[in-house]
Amino acid sequence: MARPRFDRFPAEQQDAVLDAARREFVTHGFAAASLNRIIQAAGVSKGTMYYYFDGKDDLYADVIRRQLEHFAASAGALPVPHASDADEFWATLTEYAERMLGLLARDPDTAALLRDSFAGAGSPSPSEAERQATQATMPWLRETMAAGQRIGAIRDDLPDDLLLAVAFGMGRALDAWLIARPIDDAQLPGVVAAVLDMMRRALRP
Amino acid sequence: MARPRFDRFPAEQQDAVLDAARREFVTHGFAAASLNRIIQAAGVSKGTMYYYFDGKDDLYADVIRRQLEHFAASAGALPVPHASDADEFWATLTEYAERMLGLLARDPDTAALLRDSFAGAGSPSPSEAERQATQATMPWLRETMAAGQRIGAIRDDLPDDLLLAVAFGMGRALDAWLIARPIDDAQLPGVVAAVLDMMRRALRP
DNA sequence: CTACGATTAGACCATTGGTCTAACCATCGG
DNA sequence: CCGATGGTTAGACCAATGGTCTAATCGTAG
Repeated sequence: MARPRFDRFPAEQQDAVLDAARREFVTHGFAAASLNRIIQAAGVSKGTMYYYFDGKDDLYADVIRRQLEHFAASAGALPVPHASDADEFWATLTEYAERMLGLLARDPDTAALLRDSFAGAGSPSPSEAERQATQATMPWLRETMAAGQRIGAIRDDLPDDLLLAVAFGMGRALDAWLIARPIDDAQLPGVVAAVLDMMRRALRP
Repeated sequence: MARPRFDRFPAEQQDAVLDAARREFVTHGFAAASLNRIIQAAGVSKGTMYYYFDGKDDLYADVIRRQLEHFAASAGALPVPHASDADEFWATLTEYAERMLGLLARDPDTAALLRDSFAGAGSPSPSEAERQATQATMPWLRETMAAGQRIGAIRDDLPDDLLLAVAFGMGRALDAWLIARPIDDAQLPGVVAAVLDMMRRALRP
């Protein structure tokens, strides 16, 4: 994450750096992004860049963090469902998924960044950016699953981690499928509902 | 893939290059692997390397291809299940999955390579290596799914691609979970069976 | 006014994947 | 046996990369 002193960097230049970085990471992904190009586009010297950030990874992690915050804000509150039966529980989750995927479809920058940062998921040593993204989601997921188990919507005969991983894998599959085959708004709910129903079947007690 | 003339390269040096490349890709992954280190370790000049391979990507794709062949050979024949009922169908698939995961656990080099080459799956422009790996598996998966549908073990009310993606996502989740939490041979079948059962529930008509 | 700490610019570094040229060497035609 | 041809090789070279370092600049406190 950016050094604390970055806060004292003139706001205008903060934006210049962060905007340039976001554009570069969005269009090239982390691996192919060029720090030199970012520096040039931001109109900032290399010394300055390294004075405020630890390096490319650090800058990337910061961009991801900000983008996650931005996305979370635009998504609004997604309270852990406190449903009383499985139907209601899964209906809520399906609605959530539809909303998120709709937002991602309408916010390609965020989508590209998040997908890029999740691409290396499962690597032996997750990047700071990936850690950010995971840590922002995991507690919510855990609580939601616990809630589902409490009302008997989700099985509890298997390790939580395994259930979570499987559900997560299905979610990623849905996302990947939607990217590969852009679909119009009318069809989206159907596909989302179908996959969420598969999730429900897989996780049912 | 390696240039055809690579066949005429002295076998000893072929091995030197391929071994060095495999070691490098296994220990660092594609992105962090250094072609210069490979060249040095193989005792071959840069000119020679580029005379036989198109570049880093090409060498990587070739290593992956060879590793896939090696793995396929060690796995033995995995015929598309021609079961008569769903129980038999899924029992066969479960047995396959157990076998493959057991092999991967016992062959860390192959496992590391395949995981690395699949890491960027879903990228806009899949690497040649990923294309290799996908192309080697997809026909089998499609046929297996078709067979499952024929005997009523798998639903056919959704696009094949979507079902395949979801199943694949669950498979990857299983694999990732097993990496993160190394498990002894006694427990493996239980976990595999559990996930395959979840797959079955999700894909049941 | 001085001195000090924060800030900045950009030269510089090793390393990267990739290109290119000059030499080498075996084979073949004469 | 000579010379030319074409496959092969070594490694200098290139632009670009992420990262380091030093010297200068700036603002402010004493």
